[in-house]
Amino acid sequence: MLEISPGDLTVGHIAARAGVNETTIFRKWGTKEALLADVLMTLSGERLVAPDTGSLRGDLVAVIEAVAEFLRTPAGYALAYLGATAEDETSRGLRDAFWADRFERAQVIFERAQARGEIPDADVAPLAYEALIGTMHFRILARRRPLDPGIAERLVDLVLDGVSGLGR
Amino acid sequence: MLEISPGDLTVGHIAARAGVNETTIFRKWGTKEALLADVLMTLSGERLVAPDTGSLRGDLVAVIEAVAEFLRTPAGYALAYLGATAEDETSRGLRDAFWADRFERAQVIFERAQARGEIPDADVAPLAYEALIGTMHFRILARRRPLDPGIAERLVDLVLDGVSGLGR
DNA sequence: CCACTAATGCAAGTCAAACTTGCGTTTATA
DNA sequence: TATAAACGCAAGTTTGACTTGCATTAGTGG
Repeated sequence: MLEISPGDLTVGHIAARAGVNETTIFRKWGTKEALLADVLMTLSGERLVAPDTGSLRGDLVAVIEAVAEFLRTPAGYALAYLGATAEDETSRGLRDAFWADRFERAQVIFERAQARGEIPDADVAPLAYEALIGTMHFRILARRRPLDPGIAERLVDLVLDGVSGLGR
Repeated sequence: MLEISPGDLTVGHIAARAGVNETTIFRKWGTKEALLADVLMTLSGERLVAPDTGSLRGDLVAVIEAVAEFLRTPAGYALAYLGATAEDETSRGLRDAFWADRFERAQVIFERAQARGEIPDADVAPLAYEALIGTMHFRILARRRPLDPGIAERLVDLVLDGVSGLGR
């Protein structure tokens, strides 16, 4: 499943693979974590989008599916792993900014849904989005299990309709 | 919030605090991760229980609240952190066994609810439980934010009734 | 009380990986 | 073409996981 293991993320390896000297990396970023944070923030910023499909379910499935796809890649896994382990100031700042941005985008989706009359209140957005994203992060970080193909849809349905709603 | 930082978890510190020599620890557990896994598995095993309150919501709130309380302690945070970072074989085995046990207990809760006629199908148990637990782990691991007091109830309500159900 | 064994303390050392420093060389750019 | 910034290279520092050899202590059966 995971083509990359955290233990492989040494600055030496990264430098070698980049065809560059280790010293250069430290001069440019200062710490290993700052480098990873920088690279991965850029990466994830390019990938994840928030489309307007016309329905809350459609929007959420699109976003969550995109996140799931990203988390299945080595870079995506590394980003999640980094978020959970980076301790330095730079990483902390990037992490906060990153999540602030994500939750803002999620809020927009829910507010559109409220405007359409799909949901009574967009205030659930933070918790709902956190449940969607958090479950997937938990799956790969804490449980170390792969994200199965249907997880995005199943999660969205769960969060939208609830346990009792699913069997109807 | 966090009274313990992962950087403080050196074997030297642990040994000193235990009033024991570092060598002794390595002789007994072999690796740092094996020690932590052992200690924390014991710890968490003692704490988390699955009561029978008579309703699915009651059961879930009790369990999730207990988990939330545990995750708010340094040991609980360390357990979550360890689960996400430990790489050795021993830790992997303990981790798998740990989650298998938790998901089994969750399954029981949902099956009781199905037997009572509260839900049509207990098959949602794994995903529902994962959403509940995963959201909290995500909160403290990836976002590094505290678990607010009402989170257990709010999460359970979300997972039981869904986004649209909450506003009713 | 004695002998034997297993656990512990202690000192020294290995090893890996992050990070630093000094210096010479390349590269870019005005 | 001159000059400053960026890079390569070699050497070294530091820290923390983990090992080893040896002496000492503690527990246990006779």
